[in-house]
Amino acid sequence: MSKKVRLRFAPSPTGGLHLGGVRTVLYNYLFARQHDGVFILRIEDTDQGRYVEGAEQYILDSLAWCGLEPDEGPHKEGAYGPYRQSERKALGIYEKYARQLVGQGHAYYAFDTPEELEEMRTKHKTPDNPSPQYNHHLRRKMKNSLTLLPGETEALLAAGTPYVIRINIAPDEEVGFTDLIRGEVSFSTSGLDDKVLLKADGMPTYHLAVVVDDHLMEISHAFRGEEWLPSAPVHVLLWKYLFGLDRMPQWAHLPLILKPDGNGKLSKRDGDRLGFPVFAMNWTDPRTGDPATGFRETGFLPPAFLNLLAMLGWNDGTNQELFTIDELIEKFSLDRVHKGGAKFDFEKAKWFNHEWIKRQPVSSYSDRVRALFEAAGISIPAAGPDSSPHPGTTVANPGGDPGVPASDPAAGPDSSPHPGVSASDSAATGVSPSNHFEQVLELVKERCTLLPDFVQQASFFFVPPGDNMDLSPVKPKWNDAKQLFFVELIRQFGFLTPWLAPALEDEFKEMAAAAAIKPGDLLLPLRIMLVGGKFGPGVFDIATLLGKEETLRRIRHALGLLQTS
RNA sequence: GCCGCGUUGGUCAAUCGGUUAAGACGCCUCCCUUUCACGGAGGAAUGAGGGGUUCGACUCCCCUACGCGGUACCA
Repeated sequence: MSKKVRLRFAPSPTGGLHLGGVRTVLYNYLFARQHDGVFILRIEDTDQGRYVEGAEQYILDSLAWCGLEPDEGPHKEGAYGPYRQSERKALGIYEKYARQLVGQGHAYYAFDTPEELEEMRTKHKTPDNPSPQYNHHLRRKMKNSLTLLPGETEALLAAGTPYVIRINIAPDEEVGFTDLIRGEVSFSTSGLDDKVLLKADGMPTYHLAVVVDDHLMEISHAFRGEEWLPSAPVHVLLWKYLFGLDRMPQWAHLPLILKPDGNGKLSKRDGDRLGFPVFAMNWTDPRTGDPATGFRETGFLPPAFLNLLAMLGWNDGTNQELFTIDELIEKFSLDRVHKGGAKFDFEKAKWFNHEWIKRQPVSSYSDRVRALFEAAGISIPAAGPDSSPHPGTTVANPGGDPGVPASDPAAGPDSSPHPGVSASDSAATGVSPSNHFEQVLELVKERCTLLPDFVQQASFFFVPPGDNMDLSPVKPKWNDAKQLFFVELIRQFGFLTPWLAPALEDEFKEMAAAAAIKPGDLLLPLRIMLVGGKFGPGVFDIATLLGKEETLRRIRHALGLLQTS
């Protein structure tokens, strides 16, 4: 019997979407796509105390940014809704099953107050048993429908006494199942406690909700973090009592993502401490005002983010590390997912992004980079490749939001290798009004790891170094011969057409030879005149994109500075 | 404490009884480049410990150690 493949990601809306959460989504998504299945988003908002306003929308937005959009969910109702557990509770869905369990003798009413529970725990606590459980042994001492006299339970219920429904776990049974990643796992019911299934406020706990909803939504495969493994036997039991083991989804408990130093689960705190993002996008807790930076705002590309996440606990057995989402869909397999947790390494994460910046067409992220420039107060002129671009005038940009709406298509990268600067190419296609900007990005992208690096690497194209250029490497060796050379260079370059790198270089070298100066002694000064410092791509490529007018203007300006000082 | 799951270089990791134990990140050296980067070549660095099983264990079994997770009317 092979049922339709249906998977779900079931977060609770309590905060930002963690790296590990995104990876869980990714594995769900890959598996669903691979099997022509359906990927569902279910919001597990059963804990009213921890509910955070805006968190659900944030999760939706994060998934959209990643390109991992669910086929069904609160935003996109399917045939299995509603998709929020609070709404499902209102329909009486969970209560019905809880009562059924009571009727079957697999669950019971418990009237213990929180204080009584606390008292029980402190009273029975011993060094050997630091956390006494409400189990087959202790429940006999508590106030529940198993210990109450006949009729008392009904009376309490009728009186409206607050109660919970607990699962009735019988001791000394083995409960096992086959985990898709770990193989056979089994537990003794003696170690289990009588978990609350239905809370006093009528909400189900995770334990009840997850099996009821997985059943009702016909989930075929359930992936979740390893922290759920200890409670899996409770879920298996519930499946057995309610719907039958043959209908239970196949479980896969994913390894944890660990902090880079020391041990333990990676937390937002670690990101703050070590200086890297842990959430998909920026997130500010509305209650505490506590901010957290996201991968998006740090300057990651969605395909890079997905790629690095995929490799945290999975590989295809070859040396390949760079995968498009389509390749991942094709090659992903649960049996190659690690059992052990993986420490998160931000350096490696950056490497992935660098690779993706290099191989994605710049047009896929130029909008985001443009917004970053704007946020830095640099407006990007829309200029054709052949007109000489005007240096941007610095414009104040109050409240510029670097977190731009990123619409990177999750599509794979352009497989054809992009040539470097090819003015003719983009001029010919002429589809974009911002060819010049994209040519600039193309020229500097190999030295950019994160999107904001583009601002640092390319702002000189739009803001002339002016009086801020660092002439210190040049000044000590400056002389009349060099001064003369550049004066002449301005003159000769003025005649040059077309204005292209190879021609510029030829002319430059010819003149250097004529002046009997080593080109090397002239190249660095020229670079600093144009760029303002010792960095950047090839100097003639820079001049090409700067355009003749601007190039000559910058040389002239620098000459003035050198003379007067 | 108890239960469960893990453990190959600093990190991600390949190996599914026989290899000089891959590859990548990071680090170091050199080359390319009259800047930075990219690229290329090379280097240092690994099977937690102890018992078995076997002709032969990183690989299978057991024990120990260590780590993590769980032990809530949180998920």
